[in-house]
Amino acid sequence: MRYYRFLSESGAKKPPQTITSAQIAAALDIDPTQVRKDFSAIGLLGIGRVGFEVCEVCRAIRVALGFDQRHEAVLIGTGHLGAALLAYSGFARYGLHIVAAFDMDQRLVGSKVAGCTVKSMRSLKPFIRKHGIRLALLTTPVEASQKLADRLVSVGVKAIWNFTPTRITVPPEVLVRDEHISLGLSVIAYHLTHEVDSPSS
Amino acid sequence: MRYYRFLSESGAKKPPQTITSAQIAAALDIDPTQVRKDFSAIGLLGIGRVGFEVCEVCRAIRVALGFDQRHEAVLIGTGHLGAALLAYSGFARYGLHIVAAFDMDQRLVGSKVAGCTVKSMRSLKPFIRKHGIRLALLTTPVEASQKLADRLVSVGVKAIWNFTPTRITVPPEVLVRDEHISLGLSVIAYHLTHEVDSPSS
DNA sequence: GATCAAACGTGAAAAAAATCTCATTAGGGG
DNA sequence: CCCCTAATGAGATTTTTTTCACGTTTGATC
Ligand SMILES: NC(=O)c1ccc[n+]([C@@H]2O[C@H](COP(=O)([O-])OP(=O)(O)OC[C@H]3O[C@@H](n4cnc5c(N)ncnc54)[C@H](O)[C@@H]3O)[C@@H](O)[C@H]2O)c1
Ligand SMILES: NC(=O)c1ccc[n+]([C@@H]2O[C@H](COP(=O)([O-])OP(=O)(O)OC[C@H]3O[C@@H](n4cnc5c(N)ncnc54)[C@H](O)[C@@H]3O)[C@@H](O)[C@H]2O)c1
Repeated sequence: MRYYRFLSESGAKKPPQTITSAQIAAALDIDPTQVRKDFSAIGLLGIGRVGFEVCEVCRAIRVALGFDQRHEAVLIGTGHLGAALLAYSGFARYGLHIVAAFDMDQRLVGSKVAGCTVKSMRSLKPFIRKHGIRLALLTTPVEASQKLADRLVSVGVKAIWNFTPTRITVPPEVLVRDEHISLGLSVIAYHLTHEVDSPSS
Repeated sequence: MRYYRFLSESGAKKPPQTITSAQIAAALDIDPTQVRKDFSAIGLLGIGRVGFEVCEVCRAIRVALGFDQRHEAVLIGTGHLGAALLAYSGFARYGLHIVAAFDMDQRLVGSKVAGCTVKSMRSLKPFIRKHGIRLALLTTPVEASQKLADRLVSVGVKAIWNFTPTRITVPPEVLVRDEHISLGLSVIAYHLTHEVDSPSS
């Protein structure tokens, strides 16, 4: 949820230690009731007149979403996007740790990308087995996605974070999260083309 | 919309030229009625017994979403993520063309990233003015986001594609599209932590 | 050409989500 | 110590989204 980001960064600045649902709602421009509903859904109760305790809420969200646990992941396809993700340090705050990177390209194997040595695809299976990896990030060309997904699933991966613009099919117990950049692009393209028509509202 | 991606790639393989709403619905696992509703919303009418003409639908979506027009954009922050985006060739299919890249780092200025020469931040304003740029991609550190956004807006940018994990505030006529990677991460973390609890359903 | 079935469009119904209202509770001020 | 304001939690209400159901159209079949 977006609550977590807002609270953890606003809490870091000045510690009022307590925040009201109306404040959160105003900052994220949503309805205050919505905030309270969501919070109570994960068993959070505010206290009248003061609101919610920031730390408490953060912790509850961390627990509810699983950010408090360590999730180890592998990255397949150490290309441009893969390198960017490897270099990104913001994942740790959500409990995600990319512990290995793999690539088919033999020229890349052995090289260091963002402090992570790229491994050969041959070592993928034993690595996942050995470390009990349950999450994989897919940043390969689209052609390879489905094949790699099948391979990952067969080795026991339980979730795939798919940055490839293709829909991949997996058994129902495996989660695929598609990071579709084109969806955002749609919104932008629409705005840019129709912006002149309706400047107001 | 996700329709476009599916149709354009499925249409490329084998040209049945015509597709039924049920087929689309099955592939994207949504309700067939939803497909028809969405299509009719952009003035698309299928014909009984045959369904929809693939090319026709693609074209209508392109027009409706503005993919048929050329959108020129600048990229601010030629770091890891910025380089990946510059290298990505998939934007052209949606009408997006990144025509220039900017960075504060003087060591980067002048160098070529993915065939695009990195420009100095000083030249940002004149460039946008001169070329009438209306879209900017933000891939800078979070600290700089708001300031850059203000600057971009003041020069006439109408939409900002924000890859930064911060909420930025802009005048209402300007569109900000946040590409929040952490949202996807939430879903994954949740699945991984609760997967063992409910293996079925 | 008459019939049949597949797929469409549309309006109603159901479900889900967002919003509003209000009684309740807890601090702050007199 | 009592009242008053501010903020909560929960139920009611409204709005939006999704789904269902049915009449109509259109190509295929006989
Ligand atoms: N770069 C972006 O900004 C961006 C944006 C959106 C989507 N994407 C998608 O992300 C994917 C990767 O993009 P990229 O720019 O990093 O491409 P890239 O070509 O830079 O990287 C792809 C990497 O995958 C490796 N690879 C190819 N086949 C493989 C296989 N079978 N097994 C293992 N590794 C393999 C290649 O050696 C290469 O290193 C693409 O599908 C692209 O559509 C990228
Ligand atoms: N790398 C990822 O996969 C990833 C994922 C999600 C979000 N993000 C976000 O994207 C942003 C960039 O990530 P990155 O990995 O590319 O970082 P990076 O440090 O590699 O790149 C940032 C670039 O911005 C430039 N820059 C800094 N301040 C600037 C300014 N005021 N004006 C112009 N340029 C400036 C820097 O010189 C640098 O080249 C960060 O906010 C990060 O949180 C990155």
